Amino acid sequence: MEYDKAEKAAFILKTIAHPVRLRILELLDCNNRLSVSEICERLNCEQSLTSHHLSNMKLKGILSSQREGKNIFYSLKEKAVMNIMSCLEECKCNMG
Amino acid sequence: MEYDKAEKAAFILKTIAHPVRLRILELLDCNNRLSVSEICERLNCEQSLTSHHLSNMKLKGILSSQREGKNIFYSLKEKAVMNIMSCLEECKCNMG
DNA sequence: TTATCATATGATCATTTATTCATGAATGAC
DNA sequence: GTCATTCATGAATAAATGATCATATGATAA
Repeated sequence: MEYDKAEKAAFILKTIAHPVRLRILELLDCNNRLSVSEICERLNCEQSLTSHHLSNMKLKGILSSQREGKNIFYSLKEKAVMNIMSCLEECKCNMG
Repeated sequence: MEYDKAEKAAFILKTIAHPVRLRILELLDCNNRLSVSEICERLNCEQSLTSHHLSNMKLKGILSSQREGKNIFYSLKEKAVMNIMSCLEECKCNMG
């Protein structure tokens, strides 16, 4: 594997490698789209922190958002990341 | 998903989310076992840095090592992480 | 217009991670 | 024993990331 390729792969992994972000991804995978406040409530996560995570993932191309009145709805743009999440099930038990 | 579960998943992702570490994993997946200096050469990566990455992944349960004379051979302990790497192929193209 | 709700943004600080460097420890050759 | 090789380790530093806070923006309602 060339370094460039490895960098891109690492970039994707780093983008999702955070408990809050993983939970956001799972929520959006199940719910198609959710407003920021809905996500905050469900994760019991502060508005500002949630927003930072959301815009981070949007910036990196995983999420998309669309305004509707006062709300902004986020949804999963790059659905392929969910494959990674299902792979995690397997190794989780054998580590740490 | 509960926070604990998300934390474990994120832990695994963070452990491998680095270009050098991903390349080490791929090497060990193909080669069964390699000495530190072999890994250094193939990746063109400094001994100390390589060693830090190796012991990091060993500590976290992904790799195992065994001494043989002057050499220490590392190998992939948690093979399930390779599933994650193959998932990356898919989403890489659609991002960034 | 003013107030309010929903969300974004930027600054700051704390923590974590990555890299480099110098050195230490184990092994084997001589 | 000394020396060279192979690898690990710890300190120091730099850079990236995470969390919190205060404030700004944008939309709607009153």
